[in-house]
Amino acid sequence: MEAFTQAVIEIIKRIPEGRVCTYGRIGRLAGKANGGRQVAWILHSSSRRHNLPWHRVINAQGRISLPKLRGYEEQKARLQIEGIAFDAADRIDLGKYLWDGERAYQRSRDTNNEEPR
DNA sequence: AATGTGACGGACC
DNA sequence: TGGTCCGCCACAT
Repeated sequence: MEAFTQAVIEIIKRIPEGRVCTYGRIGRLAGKANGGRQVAWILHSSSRRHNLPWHRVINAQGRISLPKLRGYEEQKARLQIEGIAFDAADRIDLGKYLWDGERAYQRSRDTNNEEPR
């Protein structure tokens, strides 16, 4: 397996319950500036086998990218169960739920505060 | 080698 | 808010 793919998997595993991350951000954290499409492809082709919280990955517009009747409903349900809210247009407030891997790391280094909500 | 295709993203209008 | 366009990237034909 490629290093990038491995990194992507590890990062997705670290997304906390009740939070989400975007394809593009995951790609950057894994070391590729424009790896969004590749991140999506990795999930599309083999994610379920890695036991990943795949439902916590959404697009930069704060929306679920999965087509309706092809996973959309399931992903939305899983997120709602974790307490994530959708607005009238089925969008998620990234300012509130986005998990920033880097900031989370820094904060846990100096203080022992919990993740913001 | 050339072209098509996505669970993408950002810029623009 | 929404729609289009174009750049990106790896994989499939």
